[in-house]
Amino acid sequence: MVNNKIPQATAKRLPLYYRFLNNLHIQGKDRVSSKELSNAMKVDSATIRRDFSYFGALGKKGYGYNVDYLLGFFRKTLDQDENTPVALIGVGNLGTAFLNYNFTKNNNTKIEVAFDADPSKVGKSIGKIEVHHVDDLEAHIGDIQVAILTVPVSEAQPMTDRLIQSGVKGILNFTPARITVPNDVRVHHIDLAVELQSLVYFMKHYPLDVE
Amino acid sequence: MVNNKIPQATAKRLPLYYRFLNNLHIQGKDRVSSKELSNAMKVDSATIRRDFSYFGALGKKGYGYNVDYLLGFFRKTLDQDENTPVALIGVGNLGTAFLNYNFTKNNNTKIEVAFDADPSKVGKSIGKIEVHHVDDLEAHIGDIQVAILTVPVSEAQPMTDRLIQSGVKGILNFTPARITVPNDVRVHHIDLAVELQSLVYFMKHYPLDVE
DNA sequence: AAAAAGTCGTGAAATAATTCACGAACGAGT
DNA sequence: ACTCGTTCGTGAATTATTTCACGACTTTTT
Ligand SMILES: NC(=O)c1ccc[n+]([C@@H]2O[C@H](COP(=O)([O-])OP(=O)(O)OC[C@H]3O[C@@H](n4cnc5c(N)ncnc54)[C@H](O)[C@@H]3O)[C@@H](O)[C@H]2O)c1
Ligand SMILES: NC(=O)c1ccc[n+]([C@@H]2O[C@H](COP(=O)([O-])OP(=O)(O)OC[C@H]3O[C@@H](n4cnc5c(N)ncnc54)[C@H](O)[C@@H]3O)[C@@H](O)[C@H]2O)c1
Repeated sequence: MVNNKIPQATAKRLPLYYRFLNNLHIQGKDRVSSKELSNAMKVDSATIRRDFSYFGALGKKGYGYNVDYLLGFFRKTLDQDENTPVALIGVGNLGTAFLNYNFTKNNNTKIEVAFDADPSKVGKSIGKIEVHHVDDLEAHIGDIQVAILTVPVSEAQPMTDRLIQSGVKGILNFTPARITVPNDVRVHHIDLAVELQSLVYFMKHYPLDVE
Repeated sequence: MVNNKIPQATAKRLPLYYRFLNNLHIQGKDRVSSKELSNAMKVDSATIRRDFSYFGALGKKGYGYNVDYLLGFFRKTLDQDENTPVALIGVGNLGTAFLNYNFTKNNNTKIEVAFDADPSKVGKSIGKIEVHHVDDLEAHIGDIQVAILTVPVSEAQPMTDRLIQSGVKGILNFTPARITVPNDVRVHHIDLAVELQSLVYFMKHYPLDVE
């Protein structure tokens, strides 16, 4: 279960590899080289080979990788067979978009339940997911361990504390707040305003640069 | 203009620093230490000092940093005085959320124009931004250089090519497609499905880990 | 006025990640 | 069966980033 041999940079690329291999599989391709993968995913081919090599020798020299074998391997590694339920907190602009989309393509994660504080949203269903009042969080969250946080920034820390109280161990945080959590809880921040500004900064200050 | 002395990792944190300093300024705080910044932004204090030091000696030993001075400095560095117009392509779930939000808080970026291929969306205004038909892209995009791409994955590459034809130099790409661009165009991928899966992977395989 | 406490800026060390480059192995063609 | 071209896996080099740790200087306290 503990797998600290895999560099974090590699771990972040695994879902990308998985999705791309799945697409190749659907297209009926049975063989692929690190060079082809590199062109398609914009990751250096040596990096791809190095990443794969942490899991052992998955390819054949002079041939490349067998798509089905590799896909099966990553399916197990990423636990794609067991589903991971997710809770969404804050059914506003972003939350609604996520509910409608719901990450179901090539994916083992699914939003199972949503919460909002606004009575006019409670009781509705969006993308087949029912919206509960956030006061009933504890009653409906069950043992879900993953939460997507799309509440106003002022609610971010209080809601985080409550989620952790309910047993949540991972939060995908879209608010600009840098939330504080115990160190057995993992938070990934996706700060869209920062991403946009940072793109602009790079455009102005790193002309002709490579990605 | 060219500023290749600044490490990329540092550059990515600059907008975060700017926003946080702006909040301190609004709160009327006039002094801050790297330690306080570290607690609030969850970035190691030595990293913060190192980041700042690329721009010169901005602080005072034994005192910390003057909030207004630092803020003014970052405002210039991040060109916060000049506005950067942005085009949004694809007014679906995500695109609508972005239009409603529109990045206007503490921010010099603003979506000025939106495009969609669906006639039922064209002509409407969302968050005060008018939606044009994508066929009229060239007529309405003007000299906007930054685009947010929220179209279906199959449209990602064709739309990218067309945007570049129109002079776009930076794309914030929310589609799962790894788009191909000339090397004077910068692309930042935000792959939400990958982010969610990667969070789950880290939760399962790196227990008790630090962020 | 002197001592104590605080904090920056940074050289150097440590850690992390990427990239080069090549030997070994394999497949395909003749 | 042999040769040629391909592609992996990886040691070593390189590059990037973070972190330690301390001297220098400022502010605060007594
Ligand atoms: N929409 C964007 O494009 C965008 C971009 C960058 C950052 N963000 C950030 O993402 C977050 C959500 O943005 P949004 O545009 O969806 O906001 P929004 O205001 O549209 O949605 C927030 C929702 O949370 C609900 N809510 C409020 N308090 C709550 C609570 N205690 N518990 C549960 N629900 C609660 C509100 O009723 C509302 O439905 C914000 O923090 C925002 O800063 C959004
Ligand atoms: N919504 C999410 O939560 C989510 C999560 C992960 C990834 N994504 C990705 O983001 C992208 C957008 O997602 P969405 O949920 O907003 O999709 P969507 O289908 O709701 O929106 C896509 C919009 O693009 C428009 N469109 C189609 N072709 C176009 C063209 N050529 N030019 C301009 N507009 C065009 C459609 O009319 C539609 O309004 C997709 O690629 C999706 O895979 C979305």
